[in-house]
Amino acid sequence: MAERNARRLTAAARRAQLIDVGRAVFARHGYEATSVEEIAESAKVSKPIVYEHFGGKEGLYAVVVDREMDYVVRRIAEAIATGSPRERLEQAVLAFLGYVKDHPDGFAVLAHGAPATSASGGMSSLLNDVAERVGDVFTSAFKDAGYEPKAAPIYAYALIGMVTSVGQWWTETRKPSVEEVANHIAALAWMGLRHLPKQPTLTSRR
Amino acid sequence: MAERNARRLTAAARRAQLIDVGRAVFARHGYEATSVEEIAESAKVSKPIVYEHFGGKEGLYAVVVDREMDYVVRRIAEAIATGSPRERLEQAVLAFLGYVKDHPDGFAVLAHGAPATSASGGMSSLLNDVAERVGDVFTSAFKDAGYEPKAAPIYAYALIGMVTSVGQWWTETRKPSVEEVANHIAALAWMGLRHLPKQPTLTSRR
DNA sequence: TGAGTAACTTACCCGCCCGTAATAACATGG
DNA sequence: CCATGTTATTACGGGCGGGTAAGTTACTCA
Repeated sequence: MAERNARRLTAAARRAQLIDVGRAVFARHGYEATSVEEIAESAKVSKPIVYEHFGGKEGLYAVVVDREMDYVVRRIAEAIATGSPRERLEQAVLAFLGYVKDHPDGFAVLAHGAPATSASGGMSSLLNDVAERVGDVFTSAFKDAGYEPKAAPIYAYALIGMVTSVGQWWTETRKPSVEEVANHIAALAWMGLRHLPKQPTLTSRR
Repeated sequence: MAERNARRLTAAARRAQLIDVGRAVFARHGYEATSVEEIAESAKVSKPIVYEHFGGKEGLYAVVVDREMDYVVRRIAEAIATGSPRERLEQAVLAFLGYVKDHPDGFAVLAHGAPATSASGGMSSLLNDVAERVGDVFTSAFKDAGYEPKAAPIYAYALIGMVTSVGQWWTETRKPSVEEVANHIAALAWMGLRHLPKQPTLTSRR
């Protein structure tokens, strides 16, 4: 086992590299418009390697999506673990926008949606899975507060839609810092347009 | 000019039919995964006709998108023509959700986004164009109200994201009426989670 | 009725892209 | 230095889908 030549990686290393490269390419062109050749070429490798590791385009895509979903859900779950409802909201928004900033490719993949999986419409964006989990949180919170639990999904999807849409816009401009953007979104969601502060700030420590 | 046989339409009629059919197919599979053959077959016509009328897949898609954009923007513009800020917000949400209900295929096309036009990322969803127009409205309103106009796009994208995301969810469940959903969204956007009413209603007449 | 035109079809080319079979380069242990 | 397993490549089959050329059917009007 001499010094590792640039070419010829171990199976695990190559696999990891392909996931990274695949995520980047999928992020640029979307699932359909991405060819396995482009991924292979982008990884300085020939096609069959991709097939050996993932069985095909769909396999690689599934792994990329799965990992990204796991990551973003964990990141948000940590953010809303403690604090008052308002603080949790703020931290959730901040966590999501932080994810958008730190992992733009992953966010693009999740936001662009799936390979139109066979039967029926099915929702486009993968973030709906996230939305459903958020919906569960809202449902129980609504019950405790005496609200109609049937309306919980509406608010869950509304919140997810807010951060997703703004996140996509932010990846293009990158102008105000994510913290500043998070301030505005959290203010909108918590106070509403009616009581919008001129200079919103988070209430949470940190 | 006898009674029109089912086959053999006039150029204008065929063109109109192809736009309808194309919108439906694009809505189901997205741009990339849609083949011209499928559109032609779905319209009981052979491929070259599509090419004669629109020059190709992209041409038809462009026409479909353009018409849909025009329609939805006009519909929203009418809704926010008059009233207090709050009433305008409520009517805008209601108008958008009404569009989602009445034109699910058009909404799906707009929500799913574009053919990943060549160079650069570019935003996926076509609704960003709508968002920009909304942003203009917000910018001037913000100036008048003494708010930071730089933050206007944030709120514009947040609002668009809300209704888009909820709209997508609604097309799947179709459970609460659009009016009811609009009540909730408008309440969230105007009052915020802080002062959420138990049973939200619109303030507007009608 | 027959020329002329508008609507439409069949048949094809070509390139791309998924997926695979056969094979080669490299490493490592005996 | 050869045996064995692992990593990678070249080369190809097959199919689909965009786009076009040439020919065909129906409809109109003098």
